Amino acid sequence: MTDKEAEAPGLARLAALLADETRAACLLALLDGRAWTAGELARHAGVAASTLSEHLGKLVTGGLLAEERQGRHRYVRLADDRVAQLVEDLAAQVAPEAAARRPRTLRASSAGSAMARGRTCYDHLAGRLGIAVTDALTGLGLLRQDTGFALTDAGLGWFDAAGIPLRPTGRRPLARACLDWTERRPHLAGVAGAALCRHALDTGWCVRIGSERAVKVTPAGEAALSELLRIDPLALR
Amino acid sequence: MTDKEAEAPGLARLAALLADETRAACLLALLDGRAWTAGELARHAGVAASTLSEHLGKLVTGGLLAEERQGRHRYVRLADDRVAQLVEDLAAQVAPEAAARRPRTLRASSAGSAMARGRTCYDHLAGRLGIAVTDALTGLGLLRQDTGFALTDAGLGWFDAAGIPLRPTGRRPLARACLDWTERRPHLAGVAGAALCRHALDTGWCVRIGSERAVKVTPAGEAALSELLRIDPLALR
DNA sequence: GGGACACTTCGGCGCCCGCCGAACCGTGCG
DNA sequence: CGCACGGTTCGGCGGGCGCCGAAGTGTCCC
Repeated sequence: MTDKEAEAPGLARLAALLADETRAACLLALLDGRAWTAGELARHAGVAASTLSEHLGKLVTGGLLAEERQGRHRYVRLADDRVAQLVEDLAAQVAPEAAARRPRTLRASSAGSAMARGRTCYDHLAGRLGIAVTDALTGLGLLRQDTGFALTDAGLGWFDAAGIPLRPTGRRPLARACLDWTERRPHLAGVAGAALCRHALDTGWCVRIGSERAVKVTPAGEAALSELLRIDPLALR
Repeated sequence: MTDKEAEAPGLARLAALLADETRAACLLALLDGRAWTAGELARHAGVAASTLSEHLGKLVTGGLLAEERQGRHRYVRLADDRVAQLVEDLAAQVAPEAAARRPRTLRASSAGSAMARGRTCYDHLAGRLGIAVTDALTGLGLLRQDTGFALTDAGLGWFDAAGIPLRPTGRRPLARACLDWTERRPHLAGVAGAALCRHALDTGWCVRIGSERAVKVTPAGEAALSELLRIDPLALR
């Protein structure tokens, strides 16, 4: 009771940080897991540099962003994966109504469909690619979704055999479900999701398209995913 | 990209609903999973009835609350478990700073410590009781946390043997980790967490203290938890 | 029917906050 | 050295929103 009372102001203050459209646009952009400069974000959000500077100040002091100053640039990124998860969760909560509002005819727009095919979500794979990988892991008995969301012992072996080390960190879970907000289905996040995504980018299974979050599977990636996870290459196109 | 752009206003609007201290207090109060009347919430939050009426209107049209009108009363409750999860997540995110701000000497205050011992979190057990149950399930190999968060086959058998049916619903996960914001550790939520909590209250393993979220383990509950999960009764006091 | 009660609507007040442009500061480059 | 450029600070403007009290609506109970 006393605890609960004390939580309300904090919760409101945290939510207030997210309750501005400009700041929300920044956080969503930063979901790509990379560091952006203040100027890039200002152009992205369509506001004056001075305005965005104030927003960044609030987000940083609020603990949502971490900053790194290099020369005359100010780079910001999401403070940690907890913040990323929070933004993802909120975005997923909003998705149903957003999807209903979205005109059907635009579903095939090129930029949108590239994002729908495959993208990164902070530091793991999302979109149809992310779903396909998650489904494949589940189908092969490497990941269990029927009783929660966790790798199996066979799953641990698969990561080991594939040469993808899973280093457990402080309290980030090894496997976690992240609700994809175009596919409306859970996909693999957590330490394993991040390691798999990093491996996929490092070994050239997929490459980033431009400077956006969208990713494309390479021929080498199709072969690897087909061999290791029995994923039909056609399902990714 | 186009999707992301469209998400920002929605995310901001959702966050704005949570960004008011009065509304936050209401949502936290409603985490007990029960329906409150408008008047109760107004007194709880310390604002005029007219003010709270407007807040309820926003929360209902925003989809966070469901309402039920009975006679001259307006009952509201959280719309669904997704909303409850969202509020829990936000509260957990805020907890670290709130805990740091909290004076040490008050830790043993009676109301607070009753809440810390055991409480319900929307529809599952939390507090030290929730942690103890989760730890016991894990220690007995019924719940796996090392590779994610999921029941094991033995765990499914345990629920069955204990006479606690697990009815899988639409897309709510069977087991989910909910981060406790007094204990700072994950405890069992999801379908299994809710079923266990309901069973505990139905069979008298624990009872609610007053009209708050705090719960107390009964002697019968101590015996049952000791027998079924090898929980030391002393750990719950 | 009348009165108490729960809730809602409305008008008005005051505050907060996001926005911009202009001035300012520091870095990097020619 | 000096200019260009990224970022910050400040003043001022405008809109939005939470709050209240008073008046209104509907329900229950005597």
